[in-house]
Amino acid sequence: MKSTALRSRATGRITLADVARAAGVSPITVSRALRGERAVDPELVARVKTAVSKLGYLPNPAARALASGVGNHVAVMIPMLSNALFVDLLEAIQRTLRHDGYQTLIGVTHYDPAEEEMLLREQLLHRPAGLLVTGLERNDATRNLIAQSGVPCVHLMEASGTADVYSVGFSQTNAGADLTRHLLARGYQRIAFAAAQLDPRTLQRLEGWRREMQTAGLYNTSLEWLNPAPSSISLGARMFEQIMGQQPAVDAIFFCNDDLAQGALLAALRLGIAVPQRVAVAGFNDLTGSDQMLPTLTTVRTPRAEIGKAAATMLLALMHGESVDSPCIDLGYELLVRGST
Amino acid sequence: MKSTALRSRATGRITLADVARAAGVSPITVSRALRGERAVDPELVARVKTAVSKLGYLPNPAARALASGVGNHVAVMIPMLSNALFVDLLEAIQRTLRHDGYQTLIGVTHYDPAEEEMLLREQLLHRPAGLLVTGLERNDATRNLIAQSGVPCVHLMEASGTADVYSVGFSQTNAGADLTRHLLARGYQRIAFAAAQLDPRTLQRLEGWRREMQTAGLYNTSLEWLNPAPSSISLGARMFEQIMGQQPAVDAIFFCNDDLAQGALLAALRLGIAVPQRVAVAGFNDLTGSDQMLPTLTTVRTPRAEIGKAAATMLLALMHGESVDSPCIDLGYELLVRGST
DNA sequence: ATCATCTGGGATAGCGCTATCCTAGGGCAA
DNA sequence: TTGCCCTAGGATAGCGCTATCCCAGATGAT
Repeated sequence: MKSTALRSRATGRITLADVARAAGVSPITVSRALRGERAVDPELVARVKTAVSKLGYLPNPAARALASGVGNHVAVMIPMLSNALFVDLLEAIQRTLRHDGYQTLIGVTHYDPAEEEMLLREQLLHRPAGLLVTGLERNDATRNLIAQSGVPCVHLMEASGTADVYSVGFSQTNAGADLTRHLLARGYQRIAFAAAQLDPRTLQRLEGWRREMQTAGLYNTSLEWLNPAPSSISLGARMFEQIMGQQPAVDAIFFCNDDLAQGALLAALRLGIAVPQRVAVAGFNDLTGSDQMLPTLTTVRTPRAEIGKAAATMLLALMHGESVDSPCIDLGYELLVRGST
Repeated sequence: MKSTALRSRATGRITLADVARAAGVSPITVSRALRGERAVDPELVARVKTAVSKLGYLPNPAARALASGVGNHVAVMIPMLSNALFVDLLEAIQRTLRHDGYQTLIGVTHYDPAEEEMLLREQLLHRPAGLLVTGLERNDATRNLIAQSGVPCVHLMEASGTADVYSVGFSQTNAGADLTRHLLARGYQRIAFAAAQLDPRTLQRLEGWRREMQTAGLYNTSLEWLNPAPSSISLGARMFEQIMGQQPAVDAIFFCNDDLAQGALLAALRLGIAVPQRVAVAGFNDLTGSDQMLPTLTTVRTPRAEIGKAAATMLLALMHGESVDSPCIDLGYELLVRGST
């Protein structure tokens, strides 16, 4: 009985062959019955399923990946986990994909195109079934890598007009413009734009701000405060002090992200600067805590959970070889006018 | 030339066999040379390495996993991504493991033992090379799953006394006690303990608070404010209002996490309650923004990045079959006394 | 009745790697 | 010299699954 052990490398777990034997069919029929990839007699399917649950069979992902040439996981590239925005996005993605049996592999690029390329190169080795990447902008090498891999790919957080790229997001530029228009409508004239990180989406919001400021004839380079450092509450506080110190005439500040704006609000409290009377403050993304600030923070609610879900759903369709109605889904955003403006 | 195509399922990528041919050795020798798992003539190793870089060979992880029975990834179980604590932990883990060529697979348990069990069951199917789990407490099924899998496992965030379990963390109980002692030393007497989430580590901090309050003869059940809802800034604000409304005699509040404490501080500002004069507020974990609050928040800095790095390093040793000096590493914590107490 | 077409099950042959066994040659004690 | 380790390369045989080819039987058109 034990004589088989020597040369055997079997793991001891139930395999597809065991199921086939129990169901009285060939292994390939079990495979087909379980994946539904070809018509199989319903009666055989039932027999296979019974055997599966009786034996407690669980497929071996590595064997499946090797034989089929594609894994059962999706690689997701996001810039940063410390921005709550991406955590919400990720949660929604993971929930949606898990529902269909896919694992999620997270790559954090730190807003660095070179790191994104390296991570993607690694991920592609594992032959992911799908790809989810943040934003539309990336270096040529990365773009080629994606195209040549043939792996279905959906882009997050921006809505591309072009039909050759799948994307789910919204127009960052329009969102930036809308918020700026709100400030203008409130009567603010010297509206500064304060940004950190300077990633593509931040720059698009900047673009929206510029557009409206120019239209209003109020545009001025000196109103742009661009800091390449990572976004954070303390940086927001510092930038606020800097702006108020160097440009006292500013009557409103549009921060490109809520953490900066929260820091600014706290700095204003500390310095005794009245918001919005002396200077208005607006943020972006409606991060946790913004509705608790003093005053509450005017911001733009971005539908990241919805984006994550829709993108994952679109990707699932692509991975299943189905076609999608529209390659580009614009989920919009919502201006949240609160106390700080 | 093309006649081989029909029956071939080859992916077209460079395989180990190609390298072997180029180097003039057998495939198994290439395998051994690259993994260093058995002595190979240095000259052959050099020839293999040359061939590898000339051909641009990259191993196929699925094939390796199938043949060896173990993947090249590590599964990490954390309760929540929305708590910045775990994001920091994760970043450190991921950085450390990537350096050694391991992928990180993240499972989010939402503080739910049943979900942890299900996730782990899924992960174990993929035969991870290692396991990183948060905390020491879990249900029996999960514990058995880990033990029977034989996969090396390190526990995060708590320091176990026992030697049969690998862990990297600190004593949550002592940290809770230390912070309480600080409040007592400042002269506060009616110190409330306010907690959300009620996970094991929160309860350990509660234990520390209880211990010190009892020692001081000031313990009172009515000072415990335990809310099972997820921790958040707005919940902190709500709990603060509740405590101040129902127990005006309280002169200090120890919140089990900084987000709650931050919410409390904001609520105090809104209500015009002077901190720390009327009531002191302390938090835990030193999350981002705590040093920017008004007043700045007294809290406990927990070394999560260090924990992540140390745990990953320990796990790497275990995966390589090396023994570790001490199965339990206590990285301590630091009391940060700031303006709110 | 004849042939083309479709259906659904199965045999076969890998996917790309590594565990296991084997063996030739060298060192070394007796 | 004989025998007994060791060392290090290679042949062999899978790991557990699926792509590909094949084929018998059913169906439909002519």
